[in-house]
Amino acid sequence: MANITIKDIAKALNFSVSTISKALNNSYEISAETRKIIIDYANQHNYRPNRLAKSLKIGHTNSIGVIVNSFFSSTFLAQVLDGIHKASNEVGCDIIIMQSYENVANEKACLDSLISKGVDGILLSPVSETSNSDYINLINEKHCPVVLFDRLNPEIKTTKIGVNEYKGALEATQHLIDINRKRILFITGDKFGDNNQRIQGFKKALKNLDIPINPRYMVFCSLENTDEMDAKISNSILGLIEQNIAPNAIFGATDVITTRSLGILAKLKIKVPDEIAVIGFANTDIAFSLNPSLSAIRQPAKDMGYLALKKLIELIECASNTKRTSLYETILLETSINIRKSTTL
Amino acid sequence: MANITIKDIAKALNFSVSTISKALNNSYEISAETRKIIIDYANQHNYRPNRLAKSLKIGHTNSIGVIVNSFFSSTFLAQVLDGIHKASNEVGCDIIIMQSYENVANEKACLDSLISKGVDGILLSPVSETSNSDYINLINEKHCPVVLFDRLNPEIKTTKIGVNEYKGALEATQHLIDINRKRILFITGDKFGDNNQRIQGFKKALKNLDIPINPRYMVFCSLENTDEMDAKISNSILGLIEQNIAPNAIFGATDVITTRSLGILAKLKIKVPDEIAVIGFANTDIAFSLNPSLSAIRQPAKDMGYLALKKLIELIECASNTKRTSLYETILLETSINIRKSTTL
DNA sequence: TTGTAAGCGTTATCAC
DNA sequence: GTGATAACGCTTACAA
Repeated sequence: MANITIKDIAKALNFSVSTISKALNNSYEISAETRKIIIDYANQHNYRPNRLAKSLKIGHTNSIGVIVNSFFSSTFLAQVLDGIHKASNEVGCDIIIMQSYENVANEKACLDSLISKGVDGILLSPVSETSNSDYINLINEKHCPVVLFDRLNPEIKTTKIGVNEYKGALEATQHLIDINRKRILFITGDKFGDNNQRIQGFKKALKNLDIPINPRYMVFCSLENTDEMDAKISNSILGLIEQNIAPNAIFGATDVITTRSLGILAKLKIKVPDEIAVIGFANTDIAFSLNPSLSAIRQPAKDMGYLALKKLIELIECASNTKRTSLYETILLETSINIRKSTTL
Repeated sequence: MANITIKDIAKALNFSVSTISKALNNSYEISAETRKIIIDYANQHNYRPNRLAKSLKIGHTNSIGVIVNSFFSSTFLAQVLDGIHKASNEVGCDIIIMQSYENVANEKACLDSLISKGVDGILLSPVSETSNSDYINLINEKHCPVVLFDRLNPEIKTTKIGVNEYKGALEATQHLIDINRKRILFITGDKFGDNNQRIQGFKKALKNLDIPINPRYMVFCSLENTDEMDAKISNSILGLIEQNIAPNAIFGATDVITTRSLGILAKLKIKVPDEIAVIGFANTDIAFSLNPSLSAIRQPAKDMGYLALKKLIELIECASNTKRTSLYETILLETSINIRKSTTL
């Protein structure tokens, strides 16, 4: 079960432990000849340095921790992780992914676990926009840099990489108005705060044109349970139709909401886009495969992950704490809008 | 930057290091009184045990490594990872996920990296069905248990958890024949071997009813590049139509193939299922949202991940190597078939 | 009930 | 150019 160690090599080759260590680390102190002997032996016997021991000694692990809600929940997060992974390959560090499952206590446990493992830095998409703020600030100051991504807790003083959701939502809504669809059903999650930027962007677009905001056109549905979500969406639409104020467009605030809305409309035999146009935030490649193909606001998920890790590395490499705080910045990446058939009249 | 250590607590509280250690581990040797003092102090000062040091000492890490192709590629893998995660929560171990990106050298690097980190066991979905076989056998014998999932390399002697793809494909094909669709276009990846169980199952269903296997109805397309994939699928269909041997059904061998086929048919204005029925392997929840909703063979992805980890833990906990080999088993989980509108006439 | 000391596999300082 | 040795933070006999 045991791996071969430096000590084993030393014994076998009749060198001292320190000679082996230096040779394996290509130290200039060791002659080319003995270095070769040692390295050959190591390769032949599948020597793999024990990183626990190494990290314990040198004081860092060359690994960074990533905490997300749950990466099984959406292709969006998968793309963010892809970007993180790409950056980690470039800088040559490992990543350890943990999931908070939208739970504040879990989030704290993840943080502790990562610190116990000695990560050099942490990439965090917080559970909520105010969770564990003090604790995270403490960690960032005393232990290792923490960089926030996607969800940007304003109480945390550090570098944050997010998306300009406000502008994305505004543009999408504007697009619907442009094609003369003004009775827009806005569907979002029931746990988003009211200052959510997607809601704000939506409202702003209406306000710009003095279109009144009708609360009956705002629906807040469960994000965890798709059955509940479907029921809520379906009932909202049917209810409005009954009252003779049927919407002629739907704006979905998330990936799942948007794609499922399309499925529900098909089931209800409501024609898209003829009767109801559909647009929404969606990072899935499947937007293309849907029928009709789905117009969508795409978030630069991969870029976000990539940038977040790069910025974290900068903070890690910046030795002095005082200088570090001057590096803190908040970056909002721009979304892009893809017009497809679901909003093409 | 530094965490508080046992030594710090010892100094502050005027106890010895070992007393602190024992108290923190709830040893019966320590009086309730001093234990309380120590634990309170530790909590107040956010003491977090250094797991590097602990693991180095005790010889195991309570963590297991997982190597997959690339979990961004499909919801299938995300579901497998979800199952692994669920099981890891139950047994109380951490998981470290690595990606081989379908590359044999990468796979070896992942294995080495995991062993360097001292994982207690490895869960592996091999790059190909013959990659690194000797090396993996060596690791499994000398270092830590390796359990295979999804892709089952026959050359590796260990526990393997897979899916009965053969039966799944057979049933799906049978279903198409049952609805009287016998000109079935089988679309699969160009890198699957010929003894791939999905192909075999498909062929067997035809054979059972003496339906000849027409090679023009077998298309092998790129899985990496969706543009190439789309072109290949599109051209195949159009070519057959031109020759007046248009298929009246499509069987897609993967998630992506199946959903994209639906998109392509919509684009070509070919009616589904009226002109061409569609079924395929697909683990995406979006099957429901598609229009028409997609009939699919679903693999028990989450169960597979869950079971794989549980079996790995069994192997880890089985101390003696000789007894361990007697635990090796190969489990093939059954698929389920969901008939939806894309094959409902 | 508490303390001493050795050792896990490295690296790094210093001596030879 | 090579070798002793201490130290990283922890656990664990064994001693007191």
